[in-house]
Amino acid sequence: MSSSKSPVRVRFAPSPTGDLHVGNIRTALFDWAFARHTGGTFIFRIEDTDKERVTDQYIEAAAETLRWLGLDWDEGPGVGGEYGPYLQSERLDIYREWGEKFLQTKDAYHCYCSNEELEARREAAAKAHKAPGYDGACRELSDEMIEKYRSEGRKPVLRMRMPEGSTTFHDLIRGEVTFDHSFVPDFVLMRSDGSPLYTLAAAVDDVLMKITHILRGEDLLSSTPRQIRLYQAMGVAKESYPLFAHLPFVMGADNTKLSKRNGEVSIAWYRERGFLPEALCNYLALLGWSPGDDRENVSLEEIAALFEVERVNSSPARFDIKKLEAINGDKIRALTIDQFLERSLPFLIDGEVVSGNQDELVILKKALPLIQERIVTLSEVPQMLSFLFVGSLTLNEDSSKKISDPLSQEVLQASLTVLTNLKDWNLEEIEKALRSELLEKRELKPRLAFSPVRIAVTGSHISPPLFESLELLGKDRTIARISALIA
RNA sequence: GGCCCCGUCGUCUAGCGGCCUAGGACUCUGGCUUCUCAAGCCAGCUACGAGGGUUCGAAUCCCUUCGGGGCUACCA
Repeated sequence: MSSSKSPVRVRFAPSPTGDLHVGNIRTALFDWAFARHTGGTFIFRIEDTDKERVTDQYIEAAAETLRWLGLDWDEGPGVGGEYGPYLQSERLDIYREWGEKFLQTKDAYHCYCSNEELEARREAAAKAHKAPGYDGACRELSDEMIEKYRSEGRKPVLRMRMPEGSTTFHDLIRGEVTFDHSFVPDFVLMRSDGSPLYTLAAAVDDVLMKITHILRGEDLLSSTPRQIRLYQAMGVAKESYPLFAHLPFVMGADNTKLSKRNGEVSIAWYRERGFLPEALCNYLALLGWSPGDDRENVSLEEIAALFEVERVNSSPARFDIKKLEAINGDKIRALTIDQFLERSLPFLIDGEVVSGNQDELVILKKALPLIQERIVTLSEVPQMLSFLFVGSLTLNEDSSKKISDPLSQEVLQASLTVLTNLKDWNLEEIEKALRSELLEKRELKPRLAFSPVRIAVTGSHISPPLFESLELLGKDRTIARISALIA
């Protein structure tokens, strides 16, 4: 079916009216994976025809997010390409020319109806239970009428003429879909100020950029007949129309569109929170698609190798941060220590735990393995390791209380003595000393015995393994911290 | 309201007429392990929205119904 001889060209064309969100990225990922899987070209295009809402800042942020995720594009902002420019705001003349052409061929016409008039008629149609949408009032305007409207100072929009009949297309994910044109009213191509609307710009660009496959959100499903109408008016042969695949939605936990209310949407937020790009990609790939064979842990490369649009689900998926966290933990554990260090460092520096000097790096390389399997996101690294980099600790009320009882005090005193007398400060000696003193000699339960020491030295009852922590902290600081807490 | 899309464990999914007394993962519960927290291991809970067909046989095909979602802009 999709045996087009021409090489595959797919585009990711967001309208960056804010930071790229989870849904955008899932689409981008599938676009990218499809292009890479088929050996095709991945095009990044910016749909910024709505100048009010799209800013340069968001455009650059979108590019940065894609780069961070590893979704590299072959054509688009920053890399160029022979079908550019790739910012629609720089292609306005092209759309205007096509608009002119459609006007001449009578595929489109000027419409002078005002917003108020349109709204009134829409309401009336709704009341009469008739199909809503444009009623075609300006389809066949006489010269006098045009003259009259002009003299009233009306500025026309350019409206596409939808012929009678219906449009049927084969969606790669949903199969055959048909829309009767009686429910697809004549639609606006250009605003009265001459700027293009999405429908015009997207269709024109897809044709001009030789796009072969359009993978996009299912919210655009019902605009497909309009797009096809444009191809037709542009003189594209039917067998050369791009193929469509409408991706299912990514929704929030409450089954409504994902938004701030029911989960965090911005990719930037996940990045700041210490989620790994490979985890995000892996998780998002599992929303609406499955690698098969009960596989779930896949790299970007594997996604590209395995991805097939035909295997994409048609039903919407709920975004579940718990699963994302589980995957993120897996990905963190799969990191080498050098990678783990590299990824954690920004968080440690941001948290003002370290400044990044050589001495610190040496300690980190030893400390990081202790926490690698204990965290879910990189943002937990600073709090887990800060005790290694501060001079003295200030305990919170809760922790102080936990070590003020007689037994804890006794444990601290005994530990202090035995540790002070230690000749060699290494893991083996520390462990041996504490175990024999607290567990054997005093017959304490490990939990009771080590907890006070842990709190005294790391500041928290949750910490990396105790003996390793003491070794890394060093004898002086360990002893200072314990004695400081003996009443 | 109209048009369109969708409907398997709580969630993501496997399943494309017999391999399904429905598999995997996350979550949750219990256990093992254990210096805390994790990780790891084992076990358990829970699903084909409903009703009709077709068929020797249906989660898989058809119809109806119910439920959810999208579109219905000079947004995308």
